[in-house]
Amino acid sequence: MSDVRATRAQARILQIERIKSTSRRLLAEKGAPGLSLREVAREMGVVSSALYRYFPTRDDLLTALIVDAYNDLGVFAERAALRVPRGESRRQFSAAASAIRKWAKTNPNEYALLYGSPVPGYEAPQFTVEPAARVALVLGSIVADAWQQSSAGAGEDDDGSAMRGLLETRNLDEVMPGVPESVRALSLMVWSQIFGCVSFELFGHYKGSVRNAKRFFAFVVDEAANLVLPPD
Amino acid sequence: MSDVRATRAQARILQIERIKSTSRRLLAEKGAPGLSLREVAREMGVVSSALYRYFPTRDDLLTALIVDAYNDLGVFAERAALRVPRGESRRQFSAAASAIRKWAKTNPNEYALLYGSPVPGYEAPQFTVEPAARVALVLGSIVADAWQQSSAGAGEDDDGSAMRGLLETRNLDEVMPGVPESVRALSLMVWSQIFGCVSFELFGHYKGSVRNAKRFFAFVVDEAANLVLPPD
DNA sequence: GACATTGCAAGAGCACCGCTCTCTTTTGTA
DNA sequence: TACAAAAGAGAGCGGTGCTCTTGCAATGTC
Repeated sequence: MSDVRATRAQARILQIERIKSTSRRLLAEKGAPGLSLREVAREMGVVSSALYRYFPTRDDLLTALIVDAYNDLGVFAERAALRVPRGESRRQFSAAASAIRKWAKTNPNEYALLYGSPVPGYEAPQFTVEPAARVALVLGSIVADAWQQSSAGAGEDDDGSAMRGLLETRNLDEVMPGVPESVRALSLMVWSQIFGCVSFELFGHYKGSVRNAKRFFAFVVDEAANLVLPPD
Repeated sequence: MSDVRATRAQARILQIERIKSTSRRLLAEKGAPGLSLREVAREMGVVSSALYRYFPTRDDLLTALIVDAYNDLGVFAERAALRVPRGESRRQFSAAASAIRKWAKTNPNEYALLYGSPVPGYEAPQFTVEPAARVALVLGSIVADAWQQSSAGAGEDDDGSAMRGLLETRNLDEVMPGVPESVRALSLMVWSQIFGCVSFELFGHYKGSVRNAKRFFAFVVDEAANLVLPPD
């Protein structure tokens, strides 16, 4: 039975995937702090020490889940933006933002894992940075595309003096080329503004002040678009 | 020694205060998830079961810390705003916002406890909402004062139609009387915008894009003020 | 002032956790 | 086929939140 059965490497990948999907299910049910390796093992019908063959520590498992969640959210926003025709940047922007909110409400515990309190002493490994940037890149690209297709933006680089040293230009030059420095700064602001709004809604801070959260979010996104999209 | 010693009720209050201050210290060192009743007890030279006389559960202790932290942040922002003369609403606004950021950077673990992921299944008790609203009230009052002293705002209540049902007018009428509905909505947006910015900085999401966090925050606050303060 | 009541700390114990170690079985390869 | 690597089982360590019982001391009452 050597050709029918999966080879060891394949079995390993498969087992890792099973561990992660079981963890994801329990994460959705009980949240990140309540996720226990022993329960994952129990759920899989395996002894807890067996999991340490695949994830040397609980934090490593959590990191793997974080990376997957970042990518999941990333593709979800990407697809939402791609679904509206190129050129309609305002609708693209709104679609991407709505996708972010929808994903957050569908996966609240994974959202909290990404954008809630980081575990103290937990330093995000380097390989989480790229998937984490994916969502931000969606919004940034929409803004950059809009500015490239617009006629504005060429003559007003004098704001660069007031912005000197404010941002990490090295990275932003790649993502948002040809976009005025002030718009870049506004884009970063708007990025955290959208996630701040989603977090406040999800974490219950709007209770007692916002009645219709969905409409309020649409209002916020509209204001945000006014700040970062070039004038018609 | 009956008159020298504290009475039972006083001793109880004192012990509660000692538990909370020890917890606060450990919280600052190790963060909320790592705060253990047993360690608090150990630190106090007392057996762990003794603490259950004062806090029936770990969550109750955390709730007490949350209430204290909300109040602490609240008075910190209030005092910062009061330190600038009445009438200079823009400087008041900036002072309050800077105080929020400063408090967050000074007490990162308590900030994460307030504005990070809520414990799943943890429903904030009713008596936490008033202290929680305290910081928001500081910002809201500054905006409301500015609009009351300004001449604008009376004629443009036609936006009320587009905003109908968006906000909880009952509460906001008390805090921000005479402020146009659209400005109220913008104020809520700006509120979460400021905290979103602080959270992103504190939780490491700006790494790789924002170089000077303090200046970037000042930029964000300035943009926020443009949105909610009446034109000169 | 004697006494019952109450509040409190101590300590043992339960079920759970992350993690380590040893041992046995299975698997792929030289 | 012999051997090394990989994987699971199981026991165990120190930690956690929380409960229960026990003994003691302060309190309020007759």
